[in-house]
Amino acid sequence: MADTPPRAVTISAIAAEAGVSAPTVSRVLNGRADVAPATRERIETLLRSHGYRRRGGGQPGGRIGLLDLVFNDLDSPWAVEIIRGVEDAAHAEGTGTVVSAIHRRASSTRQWLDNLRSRASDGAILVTTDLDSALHSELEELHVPAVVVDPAGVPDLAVPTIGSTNWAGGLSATEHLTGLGHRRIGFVAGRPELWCSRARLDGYRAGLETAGLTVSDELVVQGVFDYESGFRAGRRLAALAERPTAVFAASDQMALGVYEALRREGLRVPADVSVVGFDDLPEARWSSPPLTTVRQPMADMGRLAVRTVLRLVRGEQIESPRVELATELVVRDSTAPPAQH
Amino acid sequence: MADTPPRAVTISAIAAEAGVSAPTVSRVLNGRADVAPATRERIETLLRSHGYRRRGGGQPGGRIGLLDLVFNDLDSPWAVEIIRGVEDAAHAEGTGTVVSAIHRRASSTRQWLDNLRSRASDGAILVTTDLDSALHSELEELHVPAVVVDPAGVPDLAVPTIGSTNWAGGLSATEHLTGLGHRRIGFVAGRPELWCSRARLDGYRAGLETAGLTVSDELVVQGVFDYESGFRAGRRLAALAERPTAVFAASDQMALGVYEALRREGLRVPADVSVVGFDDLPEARWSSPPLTTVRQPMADMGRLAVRTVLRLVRGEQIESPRVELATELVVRDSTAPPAQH
DNA sequence: GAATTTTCCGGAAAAGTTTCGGACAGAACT
DNA sequence: AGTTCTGTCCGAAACTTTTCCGGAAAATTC
Repeated sequence: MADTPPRAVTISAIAAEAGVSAPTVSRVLNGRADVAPATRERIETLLRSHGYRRRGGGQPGGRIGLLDLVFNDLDSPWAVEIIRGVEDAAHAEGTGTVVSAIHRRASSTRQWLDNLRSRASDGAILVTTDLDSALHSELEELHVPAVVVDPAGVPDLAVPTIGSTNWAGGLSATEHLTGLGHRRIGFVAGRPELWCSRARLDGYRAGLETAGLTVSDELVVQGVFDYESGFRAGRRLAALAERPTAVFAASDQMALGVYEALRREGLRVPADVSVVGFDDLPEARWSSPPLTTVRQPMADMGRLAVRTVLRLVRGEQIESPRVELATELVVRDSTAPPAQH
Repeated sequence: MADTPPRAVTISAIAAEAGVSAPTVSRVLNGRADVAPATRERIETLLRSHGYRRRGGGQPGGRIGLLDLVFNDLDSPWAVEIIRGVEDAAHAEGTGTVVSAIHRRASSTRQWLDNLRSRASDGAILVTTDLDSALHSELEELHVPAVVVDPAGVPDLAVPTIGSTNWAGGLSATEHLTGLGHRRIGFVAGRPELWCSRARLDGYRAGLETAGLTVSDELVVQGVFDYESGFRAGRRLAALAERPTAVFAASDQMALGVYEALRREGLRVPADVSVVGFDDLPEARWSSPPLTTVRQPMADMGRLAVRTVLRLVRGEQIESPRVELATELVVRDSTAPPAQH
C-alpha cells in the first residue's frame, strides 16, 4: 500500500517501543505511583517525543472539548474582561474554558503542563507578558496549539499573538488633549522593555508634533504600569516648576495613581489638571471623576483568541500571526480645556 | 452474597433497559446525529433518571479532574477574586477549574448542563444570587454536588453555602465612624430583598445604638448595590438640610458613586465627609482617596468552596451547610474625624 | 539465612468509542 | 407492480484505555 495515513500514536505503540505493557504506560499517564522511576522516565520521554494525546476510549476522532486559559498570575487587572470574552466565544463554540494561573515558580508551570495533558485540553490561550521559549517548545511537543493574548505587546515568537493598536491609541489620546487647548502635556510611561510602552510613547510624541509642539524630556516620567509608580510620577509632575496642565498615563492604574498624587497636592481633576489613562478598566468608569481613557477591547481580543486557537486545533491556516485590534478613545469627565491664567 | 455494593450505572445497563445496544447509548451521550429522535428521547430520560456519569475507560473509581465554577453573568465585581481563590485551591488539589457564565436565558443554562455532563465535571461551584430550584434538581439528577458561594447571602436551600459575616461587618464599620466622633452617619442600603442588605443595615443600627445614637430614617437611603444608585443616594444625602458628616455605603461600588456625588457638590473626602464601603474590591485601594471599607475574603471563600465541594464529591460529610467567614475592617484614607464647626 | 514486606509490572476483565455493514422504509425510474 | 436506489437507524466487532489482581523480584527484618 501507500504510506499509512498519519495514524495517531496509541498507548500500545508506546508500550511496545518502551518494552513494557500497555497498562504500565497508562499508569505513567495517570500519575500512578507504582512505576519504577527509570521506567517512568523512559516512557515519559517516548510519550513526549511522539506527542501523545489522550483519546477518549475508542478510535481517534473526538471533538473539541476544552480550552485552557492561562494567566501569569491572576493579578492582571484586565483578567475578568478577557475571561468574559473567552468564555463567551468558547461557550458559543461548545467548548469549556479551564482557567489557570501559573506563578513565577517553575514547578507551577510543570504542574500545569501535566494537568493539561491529563485533561486532554485541545488548545491554550496564554495571557502573559513573558512566554518563555521553554514553555513554548513543551506545548509544541504536546501538540497543543497556543495563542498569546497580550495587551502589552510581545517580542516575536512563532506563536500567533493578539494585541491592540497602542500607537494609534497614544496618538488619539494626545490629540484629544491638544484639541482641548493643552500645550504642556505630561506623559507617564510604562515599562520601557515592553513594545506597547514604546508604541504609546511614540503615539504621544506624534500627537505633540502634529499639534506643532515640541517634546520636552522633563515631561516624560518613567513608570512600571502600576498604581504606585503612577503615584510617584504624578507627584513629580506636580512638583515641576512649570506644571503641566494635562497628564497622559500609559495605563489606567497609573492614571489613578496620578489622581491621588494630584489630590494630595490639592489640585482638582479636571479643573486644574486633565488626566487621560489607557486600558479602560472597569474602575476607570467608577473613579472620581470618571476617567477619560483609551479603550483596549479585551473581550474582543479574548473572543478572537478562541476562534484563532480553534482554527489551529482543526489544522486550518490562519491569516496573520500577529493581529492588532483597534483601540478607541473614551471621553469621560477627567479632561477639560486648560484653566485660563 | 450480601447486597452488591452500589455499582455505578454503566452504559450497557442503560442500553439493556432501553432495549438498544451499548453503542447507541454512547452515540446519544456524544451527541451523534444518527439516532432516531424517539430512541434518543427514551435513552436521555433513562440516563437522567439513573444519574449516569461518564467514566474514563475502565472500572469506576477515577480521580477528580474538573470543577465547574459558574457565574450568573461575569459582571460580578468580585469575580476575579473568587476565581483566584478557586483556581488556587483547585490547582493545589490537582483539579482544573472550568469557568462558565450562564446568562438570563434558560437555553444558556440547558447548554451548560449538557456541557457539564459531556466533560464529566465532578462538582460545581455556583456564584449567584438566584439559584433556582430547577437548576438545583437538575444537578441532583446528574449527581454533581454543588456549593453556592454567595457574598450577598441566599435564601435557604438544600445546598451548602459560603458567605461572610455581614452583620459584624456593618457593625465594625459603624463603630469605626462613631469612634472617630461622627454623630450623623448616613447609610446607603443595598437591595432590600437580599439577606446581606438587612444584615448590614442591622449592623449599622447596632453600631449607632452602641454609641448611644438614635437611628434617623432620613439618613438611610435605598440603593441597589451599583455605582449609579450610590451616586443618586450620595446626592440625596448631600442635599439634606442637616448634612451627615459620614456615609456608610453597603457596597464599594455605591461608595464610589457617593464619592462622585460629593465631588460634584464640591465636597472633599474625608475633610468634609467621611465614606466607608463594603466588599474591598480592588478599586477601593486605588480610588482617590483610597477607600476605607469592610473586606469580604472572597479568595478564601473560593478556596473553602473548593474544599467543600471536593468533600461532597468524595462522599464525605460536611460540618455545616452554611458557613460564614469573618469580614474585616480595612482603614484607608477616606475616613477622618468630623470637621469642627 | 529465612520470612515478610514492598515494589513493579503483566494478564485479564471492564467500559466506552468508533467503523462498517445490514435491515428497513420510502422515493424514483422502468 | 417490480426494481433499484438512497438515506436512516442501529448492532456486531474491533479497538483503546483503564482498573483489578496476582505474581516475581528486590529489599528489609528477625
